Amino acid sequence: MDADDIFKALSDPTRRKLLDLLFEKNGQSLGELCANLDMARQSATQHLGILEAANLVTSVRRGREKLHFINPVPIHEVYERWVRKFEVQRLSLLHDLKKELEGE
Amino acid sequence: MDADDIFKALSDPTRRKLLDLLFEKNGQSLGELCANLDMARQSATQHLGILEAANLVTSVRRGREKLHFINPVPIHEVYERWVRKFEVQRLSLLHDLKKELEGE
DNA sequence: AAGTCATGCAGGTATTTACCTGCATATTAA
DNA sequence: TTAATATGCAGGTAAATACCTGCATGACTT
Repeated sequence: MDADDIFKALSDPTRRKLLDLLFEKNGQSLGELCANLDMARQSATQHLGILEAANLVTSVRRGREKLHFINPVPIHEVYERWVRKFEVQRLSLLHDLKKELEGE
Repeated sequence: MDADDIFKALSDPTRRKLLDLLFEKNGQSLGELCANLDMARQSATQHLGILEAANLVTSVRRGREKLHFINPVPIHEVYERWVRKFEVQRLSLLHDLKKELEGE
């Protein structure tokens, strides 16, 4: 997994909105997604390309349409590497700070 | 929470390394962190500023040093909003794609 | 008080990013 | 086959980003 690509992809509100749109209805076409975005189609294409490069979205061509599907695997990997690790020590880390603020 | 700030902060390898360094040893000073980074101190300062703006790191001044602490709360919020949601439907989404690829 | 050490602030540059317009291609419909 | 529809590709620009250098400030040490 490339954490850089995944986090960069998630760091834009338009791309997170695209994921939310696909979450509501998976398999939407480019045009369908564009209708909800308030920007030129080409811009949306670019955003979807970034999501695909990060492997967060997979697309399939059907006739003249391109259908888009969420791939939840990279998000799971991000969770394993970046979230769970911090979750475990959540309380003890806060405890470190508290101690420091209290003057050792 | 500002998802934009949090994801942008996490989207840079230097900043993720800073979090890893703080995870290993919480409460390090700027100079201490710099020693592990291979870039000018000013650049590291900037990265730490971004982590602080995203509330992923909190700093405390002690004498002439600035000590840095991980704040795990925003990561937890990201998990709640962006990861858990996708985790739940992980299998069913894969199922959608499989069906589509098989031609409905 | 003078010197050293840790950090802050101002600004400058090259690259990346997020938009756009315009034109080309490929598929379905009439 | 002609028209309409859905998407792809080639650029172009303004803003954001990730670095840097140089100088200033503030805190311990002697």
